Amino acid sequence: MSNTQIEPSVDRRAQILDAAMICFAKRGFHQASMHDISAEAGISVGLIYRYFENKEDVISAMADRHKKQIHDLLERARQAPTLLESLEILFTAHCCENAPQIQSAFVVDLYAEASRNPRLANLVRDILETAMQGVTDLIARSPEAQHAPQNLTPRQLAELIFAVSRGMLMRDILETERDPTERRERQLRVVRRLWRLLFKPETEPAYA
Amino acid sequence: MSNTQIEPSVDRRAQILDAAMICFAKRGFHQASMHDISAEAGISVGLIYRYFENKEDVISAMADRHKKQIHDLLERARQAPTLLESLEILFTAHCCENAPQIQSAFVVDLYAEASRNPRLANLVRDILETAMQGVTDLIARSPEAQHAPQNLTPRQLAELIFAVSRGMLMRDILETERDPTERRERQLRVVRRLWRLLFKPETEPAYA
Amino acid sequence: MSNTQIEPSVDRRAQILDAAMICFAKRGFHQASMHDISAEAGISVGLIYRYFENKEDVISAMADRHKKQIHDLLERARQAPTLLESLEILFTAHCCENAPQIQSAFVVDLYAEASRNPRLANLVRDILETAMQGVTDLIARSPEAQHAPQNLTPRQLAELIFAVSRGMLMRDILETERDPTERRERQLRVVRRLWRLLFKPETEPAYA
Amino acid sequence: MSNTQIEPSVDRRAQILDAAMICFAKRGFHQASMHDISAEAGISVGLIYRYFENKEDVISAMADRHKKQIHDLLERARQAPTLLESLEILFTAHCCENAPQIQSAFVVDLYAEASRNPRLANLVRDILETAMQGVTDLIARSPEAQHAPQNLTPRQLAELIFAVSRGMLMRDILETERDPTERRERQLRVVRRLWRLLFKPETEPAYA
DNA sequence: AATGAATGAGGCTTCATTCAT
DNA sequence: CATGAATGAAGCCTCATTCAT
Repeated sequence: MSNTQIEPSVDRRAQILDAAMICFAKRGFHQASMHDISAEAGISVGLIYRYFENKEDVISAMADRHKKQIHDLLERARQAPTLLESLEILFTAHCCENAPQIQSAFVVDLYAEASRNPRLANLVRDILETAMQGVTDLIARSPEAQHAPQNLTPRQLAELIFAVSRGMLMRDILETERDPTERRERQLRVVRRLWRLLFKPETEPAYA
Repeated sequence: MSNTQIEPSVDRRAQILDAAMICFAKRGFHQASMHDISAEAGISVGLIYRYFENKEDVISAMADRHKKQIHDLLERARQAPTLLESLEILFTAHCCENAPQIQSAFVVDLYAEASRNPRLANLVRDILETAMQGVTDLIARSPEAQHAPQNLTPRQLAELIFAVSRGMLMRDILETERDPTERRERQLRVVRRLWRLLFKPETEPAYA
Repeated sequence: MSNTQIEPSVDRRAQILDAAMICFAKRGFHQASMHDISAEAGISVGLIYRYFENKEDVISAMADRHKKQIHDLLERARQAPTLLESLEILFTAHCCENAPQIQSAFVVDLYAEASRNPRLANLVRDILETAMQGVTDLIARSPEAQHAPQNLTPRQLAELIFAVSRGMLMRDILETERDPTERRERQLRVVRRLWRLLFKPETEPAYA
Repeated sequence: MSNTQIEPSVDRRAQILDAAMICFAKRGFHQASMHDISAEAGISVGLIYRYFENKEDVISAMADRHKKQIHDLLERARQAPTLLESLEILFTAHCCENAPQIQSAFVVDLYAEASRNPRLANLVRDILETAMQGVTDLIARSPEAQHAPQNLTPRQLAELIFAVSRGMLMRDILETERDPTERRERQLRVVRRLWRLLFKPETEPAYA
């Protein structure tokens, strides 16, 4: 009757989601079989169904977990002293925690799937909207962004920043051979310059 | 037996690819069945196998065709008088031809699939590299880009531009409800400002 | 383009239904697997799904076919010169055509399934109602039934007759060991007396 | 540890059988899962296996209990002053105890299952034989049945009576919508007339 | 005695692919 | 060239049963 009776299931869910993440990233949502997932998790197929209603539910749950991770990340980003540091926190996150381009493949698959599954589309839209609003607020509150170039609004700046980030994430998928860290580093060099361009127009010249 | 039959296979292939594009966009590569495609094309299932070895071959062929379309587009872009006009041509292309976000779903699926299928990854990488090099050249040759902000190289500028474009394409997927034309217009307003920021640093102030 | 292109599928359907009847009678609707049916029919599992949407559809189709058989039977019964002969035709039918108690098990299963599947219940109710109305009419038109005992209406007489018939059908299920023909004969001796009792009250005495 | 625990298994068994009866009637033997039964009984799945070897054993036990109930019923029927009253007791029994057509569905399922499960067939045959013999004896001893019409023997009369009863029970299954009590009443009106016809041939005319 | 997590075989169904016509 | 009937492997999911706690 203590909450240790509830926790195991939480762990099981997490364990299954971890396995599913690996399988989905490796083969895609629909190519990964429930058997693949169970094998990856080291459990039987049937057990998955004690914790998830069906395959779609696993996908949704993973999107849900993704949402929470994004939420936490946003919280951490909010506590950075400057806007640029916040952005740095936000956009270096996914290269560290899990495998590097596993996340990329997963996210792209998530969007692909969302284009056909309205329920999932809502979830992803919700995640994105939360994150976007968070960054929009960060920008609006930041002194660096008071004189944004081209009269871009905080929201537009956020859209731009997210678009670049998503776009680079898609790019990752094609760069399987190179060293992921180095690749990320190169990407960061570019986006950092964009951020500076957007938020510190005066510091642009040669000594960048 | 007339010479109009010399290359019916070209038309058939195109017809099948058109149908496949619709099906793939609607349901995804693996969710779309060969029967779906044959029905959409108004032919029998078996006939598809006269023109394509198997399902994967259809996907590859579609990527191939995509490559040619991109190639043509690049050619057209190259003939624009200014860099900004070239970019405009490049990034307004996909909203016209077919349905608006059909293309988006297809491209995202293409990347998702590429993350597991090395052959496809090569193809997509090849497409991207060609387009990217084309734009890099455009930038390098363009007088507007001689004093790029933040010391960004032409290649880096191209990467940035493509990333934004891909990122917005992913965004499209989530915006199923709104008017596609209006959505595109809003996106264009933002990217145009970015381009101006990148290539006309002097024209940034309030009177933009 | 001739109707020979339609017929094969009719045959296939019949072939599958024949196999299904055997399997269902042997193991019951839910215990008979689609594989059992395909094996009995000598075809592959997948082929069943070209002719039936799913398992339930096979059951419905069988009920449908049963309905048609009953219909034909009723037609034949209508042409008999006397009421008693009509009844004889009606209630000796199922022991002849196919295997003897296969039919019994199937019908009992059909009712059992109907108790949970409203769609099927409607179908069976429809079959029963048609048959019942047919017999009610036969009785109403028959001179023998003008002075029915106990003031039983034609409809009530029909209900009674059908009830006995169904009840004996259930009984069949338990009598697997004995000779089916002999069993039927014994049943017939009893029901014939009932019929005479109902329709020829005067002829009851010792010389029956 | 008190002596009230000496036979908790009897109660448990009854509790499980009650739950099983509800589930079996609602979904059928094979469609009702052990989990359904445990949920209906408010216990865990595993516990069922403490009291029954397996699912088939539950079915057998239920048939066994059914047998005892029939036995008791027969005892009560035997004590009625007249044959017709005995019959009335026998054939109004199942409409009272539990839900009305729950019993019907269960019995029909029982026969359906018996057609494939010889052990169960024996059990059901045994039940039926006991009841049938009981009624045969009642008839043989009854003064009303000394001059049975059509020279029907007591055994044949019993068969007829049971057949009608079983047949009406099957009919019940299709009549889910109407008021059960009213339906039973209508059925009784018909069978009562049959009984009178069989046992009081003289009282048949208009003043019935 | 009681629980319910865990197993894994097996059922229904789909679908890429083949091939006789 | 074209059809679509046919195959059978494979996927999702359920469920009777077991067993550690």
